[in-house]
Amino acid sequence: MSKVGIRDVAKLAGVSTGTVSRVLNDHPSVTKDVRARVEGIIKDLGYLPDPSARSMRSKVSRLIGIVIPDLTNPFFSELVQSAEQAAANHGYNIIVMTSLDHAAKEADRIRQLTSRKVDGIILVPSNDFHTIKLPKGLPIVVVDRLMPGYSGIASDHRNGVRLGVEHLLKLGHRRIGFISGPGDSVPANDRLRGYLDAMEQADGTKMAGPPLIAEAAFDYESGRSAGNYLLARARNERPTAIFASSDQQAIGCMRAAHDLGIPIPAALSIVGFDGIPLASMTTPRLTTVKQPIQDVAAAAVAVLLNKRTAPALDNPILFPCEVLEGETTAPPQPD
Amino acid sequence: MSKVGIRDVAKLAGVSTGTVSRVLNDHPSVTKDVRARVEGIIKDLGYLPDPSARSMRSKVSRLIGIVIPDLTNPFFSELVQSAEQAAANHGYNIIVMTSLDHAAKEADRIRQLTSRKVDGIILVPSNDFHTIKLPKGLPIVVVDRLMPGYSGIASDHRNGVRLGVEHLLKLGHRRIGFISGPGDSVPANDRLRGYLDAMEQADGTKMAGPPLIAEAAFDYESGRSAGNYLLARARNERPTAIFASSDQQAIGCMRAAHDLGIPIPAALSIVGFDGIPLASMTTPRLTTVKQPIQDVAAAAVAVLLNKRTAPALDNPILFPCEVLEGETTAPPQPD
DNA sequence: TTGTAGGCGTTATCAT
DNA sequence: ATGATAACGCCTACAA
Repeated sequence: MSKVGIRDVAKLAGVSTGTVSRVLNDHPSVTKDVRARVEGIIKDLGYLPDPSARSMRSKVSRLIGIVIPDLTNPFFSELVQSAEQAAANHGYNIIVMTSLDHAAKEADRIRQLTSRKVDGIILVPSNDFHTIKLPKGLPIVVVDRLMPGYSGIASDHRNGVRLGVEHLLKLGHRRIGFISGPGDSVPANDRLRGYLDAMEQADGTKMAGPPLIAEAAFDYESGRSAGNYLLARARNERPTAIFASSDQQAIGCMRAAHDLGIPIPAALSIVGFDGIPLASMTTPRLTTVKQPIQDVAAAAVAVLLNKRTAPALDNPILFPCEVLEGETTAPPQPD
Repeated sequence: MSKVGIRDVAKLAGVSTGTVSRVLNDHPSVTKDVRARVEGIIKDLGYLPDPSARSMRSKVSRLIGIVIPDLTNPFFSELVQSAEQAAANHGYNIIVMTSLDHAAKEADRIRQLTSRKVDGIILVPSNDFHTIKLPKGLPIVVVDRLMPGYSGIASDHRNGVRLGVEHLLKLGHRRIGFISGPGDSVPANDRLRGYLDAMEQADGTKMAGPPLIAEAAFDYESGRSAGNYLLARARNERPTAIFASSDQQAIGCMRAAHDLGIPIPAALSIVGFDGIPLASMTTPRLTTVKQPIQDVAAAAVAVLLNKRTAPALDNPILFPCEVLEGETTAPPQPD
């Protein structure tokens, strides 16, 4: 029951270690019966190839690194979970690392992964990412927060937001507020453009009045104060609906409305973005635009495993979002 | 700029590869200046030791596996994140795996980790865990859902719940309902005992009337129906406060109360358990018992790295919980 | 304290 | 299609 190696298998199967190795690696040139015999012995002996030895020789670690800003964020944790499942299906494992949105830590983590000789990295860049550079020669796929110069995969934020805003427009809303993400965030700007797309196509949007866009971080508290800002006005100037760039913002905004005594959805419709589980746990349930996180994760893994061709540098793979109707949206009340 | 190895360093530093290796591994018997010189060269050359070669020879992978039921659960994602930070501080990295609470998948993942030769495993067993066996010889620390026969680390659920219930008792509540976790879950039973501890110590708890305990899964929907069950009674038989075994249950219960027109905290106090970020995002903010997840994670890592002695098999390390007062608790109304 | 050399378990090259 | 054998890059006795 001590360490059983490839030679033990070879000896018992009456073949050479080379053949066993070929069986292990699905090399085509192995007879069916030899393969069967060897596989039998492998199972009998409970032989497990040593990944270190393997990787030392073959330069393949079957390890994928994933670096995200914050695992506590449900969006990212779902991303990691999906990636883990996808990778495991191909015999790959995932090393997770969190940068805590700290560029220095992020750089350090990427360095660690490089020296670990992972076969590829899935990266969600921290917000002040521009300060670091990525090692060339190691496949990296940037996810969600796309960056020029790297292969990127994400959901189609812009179009997703457009869908959500159009949902509000169809209900009859015209004064639709928008809580934007941080101005230096790529996806935040994509989402903002989606809002503008929808509003420009609609009628009656060029009215006067106070601005309908508030910039905020993606978190709950920021959403709340942005909501306060947008809602603290005379009723006929106040938006009848608000689209928030994240579910957490939307929930913060719900809280703000609640504190101001504005009933949802009677006097205010709210739509969030992300589709995290939390969205269905609010009272009332949040209407939101769901990102296809699983698709994104699976595609990222597929690219790194060469099961799918990498996207061109400035032509990311985008997956469509979908409106998930909850209970926070209704036709507007007359002024 | 091609692959720089230990010999390149050795040559440039004018020493042997053995010495370089010793420098790399902080071996004590290396002169200060030799060490300095070698380290200089290492930095100059940007030399990074090959972890595969290293681990093949030394049998140490500097890798820790962590297997949890579900990364989407905020409790577990915080656990993983904390573990990652703790491990990184010691030059270790984390391989995450999710069992999706599926025993077969869990067994498979543990097998993968074993063959990866990780230096240790942090395991949160899936609920039907008893069906699989753990490999001996590999350090494993069981976290949160303790199991007899393995070193365990967790927060002190029983005492934590007691604190939470005592908080309600101090406010004057006597009819305190309890939403329990699944009956086959170890922590669920610990929590239940904490509730019983507190209630037995209090006065006036042995009244007649319908049962005050409802068993449910830990999730939102289960909490909601358990809440409905406990609250669908005449006002003077209905609990004036409910302690839920998880924050998600508590939030589901809030929803149930809301649907029944029972104001919180005026007519019903609610306390949750876990202290996930979500708890502070509800309206009103949930009062909850916070688990010291970071402490648990750090301790688990420390045990695996031999920075701390492992707990005895049936004497787990427990960390104390803490009541986080929100806005869902108030003195009871008179009947 | 430092150098030398063997071998860790596998894969890849070259024959056969 | 299979076998023999030399690396892969490093650690660790052992020797000096």
